[in-house]
Amino acid sequence: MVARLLIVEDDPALAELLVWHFEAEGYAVTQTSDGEEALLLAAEEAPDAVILDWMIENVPGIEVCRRLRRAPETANVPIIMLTARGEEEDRIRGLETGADDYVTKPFSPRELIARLAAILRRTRPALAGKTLRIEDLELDPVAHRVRRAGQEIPLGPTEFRLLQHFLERPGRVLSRGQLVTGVWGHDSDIEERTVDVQIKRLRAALNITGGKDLIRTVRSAGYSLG
Amino acid sequence: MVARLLIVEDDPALAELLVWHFEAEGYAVTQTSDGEEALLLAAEEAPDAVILDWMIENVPGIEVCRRLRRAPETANVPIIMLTARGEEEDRIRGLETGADDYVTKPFSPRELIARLAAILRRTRPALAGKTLRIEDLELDPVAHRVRRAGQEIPLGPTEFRLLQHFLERPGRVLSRGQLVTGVWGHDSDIEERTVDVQIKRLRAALNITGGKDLIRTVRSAGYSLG
DNA sequence: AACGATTGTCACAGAACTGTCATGCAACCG
DNA sequence: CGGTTGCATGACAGTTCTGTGACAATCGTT
Repeated sequence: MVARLLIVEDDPALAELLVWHFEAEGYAVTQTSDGEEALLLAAEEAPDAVILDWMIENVPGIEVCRRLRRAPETANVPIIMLTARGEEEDRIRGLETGADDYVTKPFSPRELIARLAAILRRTRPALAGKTLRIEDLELDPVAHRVRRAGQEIPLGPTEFRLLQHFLERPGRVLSRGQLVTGVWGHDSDIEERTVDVQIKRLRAALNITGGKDLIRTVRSAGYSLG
Repeated sequence: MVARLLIVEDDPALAELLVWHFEAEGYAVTQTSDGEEALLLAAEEAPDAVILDWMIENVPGIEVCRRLRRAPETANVPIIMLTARGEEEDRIRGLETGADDYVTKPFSPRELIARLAAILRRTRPALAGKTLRIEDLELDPVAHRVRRAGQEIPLGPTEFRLLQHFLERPGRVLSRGQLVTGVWGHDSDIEERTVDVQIKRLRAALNITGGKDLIRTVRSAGYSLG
């Protein structure tokens, strides 16, 4: 699941710079320089966040912000406003109009990215990079949910911990001993063969949708995911 | 509904200024100049937000931020960091450590207030009197009413607080311990099993209309809404 | 003080989960 | 190819965890 971003920026050079940076961060970016078009795009595409310059064509940024907040389908989208004007009154007005953050030019793209990430952590925890993925499998540690190809997969507590352990170490072969200490705990007196059984159960659960086996058995060494 | 604020600020003059301004805005303010004490206060009082100076006694602000994020009791509290250092690297580091905003001195108190309000709009919509919704369920924090599919549902005080707590954290799995501190208060000596019983009562109340169960049990972890 | 509503705790039943074992198959080795 | 080692699987009994009804204590009102 990729976060979609709408950038509303008038200045071609800055727009290009922003698009480049955010795409490099893995965002799916749409860009426009026009306020009216921004409203249409926001309603159609339902982006996960909007970067909005104060000075743009047709409609002032603050008015776009206000209208986004008023329309039910966009009322909750996070908005970061950009401006060349450093006036305190403007910043406060922007924030009070419903912007989530207000960044003054010149700014560092990395800081803007960090600020967006901070906001997405709140509004879309699943998009903030906490979700663990491999191929069509995703695990959300906050919601305690696992999906394969979009379909929810119910897992028991041990299966869940085991899968999370693997997803945090993708591609790496883990011995049964490592898995016992990592998943069951240092002080557990579990038979190493028990790992086999949990692996089997996890495999069965992950394959109810019919996909290929994601867990690789490495003979006389252990198991790995992917 | 009054928002509680923890201000962690070393400089007496600035601390006094901030306390004055935020109390004038209607916040219930606690203030300390010490990092260790800040962590204790945050755990005990469960404030709705923390204003955290980078340079404070005993523990650097960034370390306080990190520890707040790590402890389950305070992992979710919004944090605004303050600093005299305008370095881009610091700002990015602060935001990536888990701060929600990062304000450089000198700043205007009004802007800080506006930034805090912007964050609280996201994290505690109920404080602003905004109706909380999920699917066909809505909770009006002002009128203290809950409806499901338009029909009013009578709830006891504890059930109401529990539901509001869930609605402010949709989808998130909350452990019984987190629920006890969040709903009953840090100083309550409630059995964790009691949570089960209130969950059952809340479920029964929400399902009188016959809809599906909105509360999900996550075995060995806790409960979540949606 | 009396009353009903609300709440915390407990005991118990049922459900879900887990570790272990026996067995059979597959991979490896000379 | 026969022997050996390692892994997968199904069964199962024990354990852990959750849902529920009952009940007494507490709270808030009248």
